[in-house]
Amino acid sequence: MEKYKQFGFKLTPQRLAILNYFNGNKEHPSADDIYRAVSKSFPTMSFATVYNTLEALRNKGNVLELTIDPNKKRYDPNTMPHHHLICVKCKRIIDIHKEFSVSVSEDMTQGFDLIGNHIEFYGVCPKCKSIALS
Amino acid sequence: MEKYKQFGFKLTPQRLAILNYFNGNKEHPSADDIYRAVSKSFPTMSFATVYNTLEALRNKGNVLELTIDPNKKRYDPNTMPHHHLICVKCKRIIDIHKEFSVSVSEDMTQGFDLIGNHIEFYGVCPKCKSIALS
DNA sequence: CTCTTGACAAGAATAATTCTAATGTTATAA
DNA sequence: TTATAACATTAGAATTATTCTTGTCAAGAG
Repeated sequence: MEKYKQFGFKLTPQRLAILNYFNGNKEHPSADDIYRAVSKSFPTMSFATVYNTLEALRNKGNVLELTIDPNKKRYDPNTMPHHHLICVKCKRIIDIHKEFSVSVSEDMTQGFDLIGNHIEFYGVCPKCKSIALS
Repeated sequence: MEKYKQFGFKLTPQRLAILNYFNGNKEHPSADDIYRAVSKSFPTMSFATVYNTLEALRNKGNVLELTIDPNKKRYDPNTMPHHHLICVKCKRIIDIHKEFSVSVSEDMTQGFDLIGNHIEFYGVCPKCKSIALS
């Protein structure tokens, strides 16, 4: 049976391992993080598979690509609308689950159709604060 | 006279050209955009100079590095606090000058010290809307 | 004039990501 | 059961943005 037709997504062991790694993950991992984690159980895992899977998941709307980190893309398996708080030192990202009303008047949007928004909060995490002291 | 000591920044012709290109620029250009534009008047311009100048300006707080575009960094010479509206199709970025009150409660910040925030609005620009119709 | 400092240019090096081509897997149709 | 079609996987090459290295240059200080 084409059991994956429901998803349009074949559930291979590699993909399951990636999904499993994502499940409940709040770390906003990079492709490299995912590659390294999943390589433990699948030593032949390749980056192509990681990126292919990420793109498939992204098309299905099951993962978000974050452009928060200047060096690399991060991925967020939590697709509920939420915002992020980023440590400017270690780049750790935590979720902010709260609705903000940030309406913009027509004359500011210059004819754009608005789709959504995302707030990035910047700060220093407890760990980096304590390092700064020493 | 070390006329640049005021800035800690030597005003060379190349840098002036970059600053000139930035002046009043609302396009949020990439390093490549800058390189191409300034190359017209300085054919020997190198990327090293572009990136060095950008880093110097960034350290002086005269330019912001935007991590909005997944493919490359964009630079914003407008350092007044403001937000951005991004066309999800062509990646054009326009400024949103408005203050929003987006306060977050202590229990959401997990011990982070908050520094600031930045809102990204997503939408479709008029040009891309009209292309979509055809 | 000479020395020091910082800037410039060219290209090499790096890092993240995407692409390519060959091979492997699986589910169904014959 | 076997062949086939469709899709996944892999390794590595290619690409792209950025950073680094090295040698050269120019301006100002002494």
